[in-house]
Amino acid sequence: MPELPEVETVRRTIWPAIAGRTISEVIVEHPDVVGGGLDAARFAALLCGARFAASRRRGKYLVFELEREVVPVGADGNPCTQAGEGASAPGEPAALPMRLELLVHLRMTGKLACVEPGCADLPHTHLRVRLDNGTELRFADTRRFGRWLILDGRAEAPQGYRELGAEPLEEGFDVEAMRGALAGRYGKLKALLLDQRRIAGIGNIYADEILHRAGLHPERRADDLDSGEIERLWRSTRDVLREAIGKGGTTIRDYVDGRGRRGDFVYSLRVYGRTGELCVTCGRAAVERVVVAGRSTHFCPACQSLPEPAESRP
DNA sequence: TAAATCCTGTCA
DNA sequence: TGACAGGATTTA
Repeated sequence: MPELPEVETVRRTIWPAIAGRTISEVIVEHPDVVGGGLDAARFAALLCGARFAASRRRGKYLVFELEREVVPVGADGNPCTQAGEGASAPGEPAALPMRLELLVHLRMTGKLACVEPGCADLPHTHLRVRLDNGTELRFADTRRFGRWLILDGRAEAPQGYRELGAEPLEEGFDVEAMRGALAGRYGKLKALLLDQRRIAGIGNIYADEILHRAGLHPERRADDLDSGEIERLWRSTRDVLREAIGKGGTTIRDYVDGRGRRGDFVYSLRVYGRTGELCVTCGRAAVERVVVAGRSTHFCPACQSLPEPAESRP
């Protein structure tokens, strides 16, 4: 569900309620959501007493920077860090300022909400973070694909996070960066846009919308674009993502932001979910749905024509 | 490069 | 009842 614009919207709507707050209690209802090989008890112990110092977004990950005064000691007397990974040497002072990063990935159906303590739970609430003012940050996730991970400077970040590609809305992401992302790729454009190692944050909805706005067929070969096409793809990528953030993301079914609001970019979608409808851009053809890279893919055969293979050209 | 996998819910 | 859903990883 949540792609870059939704994750950014969640971050912006959650952060004012948690910025500077200290975590007083962490309740893990379903241990599946804790990733990185950390058990629920250590996960909770690491977070308790930590303060939300900063937030940012990387691809579809929410990143919270936390500060805490001391290394917590678990019931077994050991510092609560990644199991077996470089725990404090004997005699090493355990009370040092400590910086942590909390990564949250919402995957398909994850939701974050900041609520007052008595507020009714959303269904499938798996994690609760109580803050020093009583507010609760809650995580609900129907399909339970979402994950919370802690990076404490010793544990290595998960591969998917380490290998994230360019941030498409950063200033440095210029036409040349888009050209670089495409270079040497024999696969299809749709697959490339979904590849988080090339460009981070684009998912199935925005991939389709970006390609439609650029007038490029999802099955075009990625290394086969001319300069004008690369520029169109670059511009569409930035425009679509920025507009979607401006409208609070896209709600097809489940997605809501940190305040429970739905995303209005759903009304701006031109091809996603419009199979069989006349293309709103050209009015000349009906939107088609095919499967590309294993994902349902929507496009207008008139706006996004596929060049004929060379051997069949006259 | 594709398929299977992790889950649950919804819709035809 | 089966197909499908906005994601990512692992396996073939």
